[in-house]
Amino acid sequence: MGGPRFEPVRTVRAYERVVEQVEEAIESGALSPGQRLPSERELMVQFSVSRSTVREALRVLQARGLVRSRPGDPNGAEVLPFSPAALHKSMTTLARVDELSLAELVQFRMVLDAAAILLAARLRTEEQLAEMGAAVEGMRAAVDAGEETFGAADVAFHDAVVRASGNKLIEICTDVVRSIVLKLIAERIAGAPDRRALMRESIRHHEEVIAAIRAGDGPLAARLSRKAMYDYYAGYVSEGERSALRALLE
Amino acid sequence: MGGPRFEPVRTVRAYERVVEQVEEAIESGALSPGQRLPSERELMVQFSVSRSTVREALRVLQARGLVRSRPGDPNGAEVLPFSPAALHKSMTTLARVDELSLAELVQFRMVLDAAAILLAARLRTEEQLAEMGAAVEGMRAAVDAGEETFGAADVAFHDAVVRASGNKLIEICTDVVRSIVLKLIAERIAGAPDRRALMRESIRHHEEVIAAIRAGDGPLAARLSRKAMYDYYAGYVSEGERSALRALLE
DNA sequence: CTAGTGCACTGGTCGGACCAGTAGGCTACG
DNA sequence: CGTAGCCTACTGGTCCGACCAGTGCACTAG
Repeated sequence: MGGPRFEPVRTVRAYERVVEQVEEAIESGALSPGQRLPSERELMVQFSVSRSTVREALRVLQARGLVRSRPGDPNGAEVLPFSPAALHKSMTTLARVDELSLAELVQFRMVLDAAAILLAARLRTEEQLAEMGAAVEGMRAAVDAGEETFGAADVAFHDAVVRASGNKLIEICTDVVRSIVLKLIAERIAGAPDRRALMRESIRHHEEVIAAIRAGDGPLAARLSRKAMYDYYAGYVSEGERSALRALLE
Repeated sequence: MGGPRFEPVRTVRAYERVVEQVEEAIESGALSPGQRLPSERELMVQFSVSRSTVREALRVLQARGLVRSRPGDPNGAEVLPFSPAALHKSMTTLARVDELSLAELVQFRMVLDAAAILLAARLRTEEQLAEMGAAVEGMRAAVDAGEETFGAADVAFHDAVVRASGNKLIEICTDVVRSIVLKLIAERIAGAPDRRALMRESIRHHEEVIAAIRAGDGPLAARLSRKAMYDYYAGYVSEGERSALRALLE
């Protein structure tokens, strides 16, 4: 006892070392978005590994959304600006594997949206307020234009809100979760009866939210938004799950 | 016009097809965690592709956290139970690339934690309440045991809360964001002066939160928790960012 | 019955080869 | 002289065959 404490040697694969180095270069800013990596054949020289190893590393980096390669491109792989695509992918997997229920996703949206609105009520500029108003105007014009157009206008509104919140993480997560929710209920919406009444009510809710944001009453705006989202999605979840959603309505 | 509308042909790589098929099998439940994929040599026969292609596909699946392979294993790659590791990775990248500031992360934690507490106040069982109490007891015992032990007890408390909230997405995101925040401020904490006073105050805050949860007063518990987190982290962010955090304190 | 040894697999890595693309320079035509 | 079109030198995508260091299991020798 008291001797040297040996640590288990973890064998690290060659392609992982390559991934680490490139990742480090990107995250440290030595490689910025738009720049090109050397060609695969050049990389295999620099790293002293075979092309297979280089390619496996590139596949990993690509799966993480850091680079993109295109056949025939005289330059090497392109370093991408960050995109929440990877985040989106893993969260989608989560939902697909049935680890997540629709109710949990909607609940999460209620939380994020309410938070964004609370922040937006404090931090919004006049321009952002105008954007929100324009989006609601778009919703009004889209009532008869079909589900898809209406949905796009609705997304525009919530986008304006989260941007006004000033929190990019909320923005990204909202975006990811929203698209998953929309995908999950897309077929149910398609088969639903005339939803124009629901749309008009949704517009009214949005207007109330804007008014509260304009007035700077964040808590009220957040409460209204939670209620609006609950009303909009309650029909898609079971009664047991609905009660969990209602827990957010205080 | 009016003729057939052709879509741009997107060339799909062989390894992507392999990824898709395996992914589909996992997400549909045809392959469940713990099961093994065929060996790479067997896969190249089944998919009619070369081993390089199979391996690139496996690298992608591995990067997404769906499978793991080990050299020498007589069986093929192992299908993994879902883990937020991939989610964690992409969110960490986000933070590293400096897309996210510490303040945004803390703000996000405030939002998630408050939401979890709001839900927990409604849905918690007596056992979960006891867990929270035990965790705070652990914090009290750890005041003199150093930052690390205290932090672990603190994590245990918040874990108990998010579990009681019944929302796995909140649970996962809390876990991911918390570890990133802790990592970001680890060095600053290490260099800080005696933090025992801060710890004792934190304990008092936690006790108040538990009391509010026990009383079923979700809004109060959430408000207390936001305040507690603000007090705990305010010292690590600039004044401008602090004001954004305060926007959540209503 | 057990301890030890092979063997038949596994994944990790390497090297070379070919193909289909792309971009940019070069040539030949107007 | 300008431009349309070809040519070439690359790129990434895929395939093949080979070798190595591990691992688990059956078989064997004690």
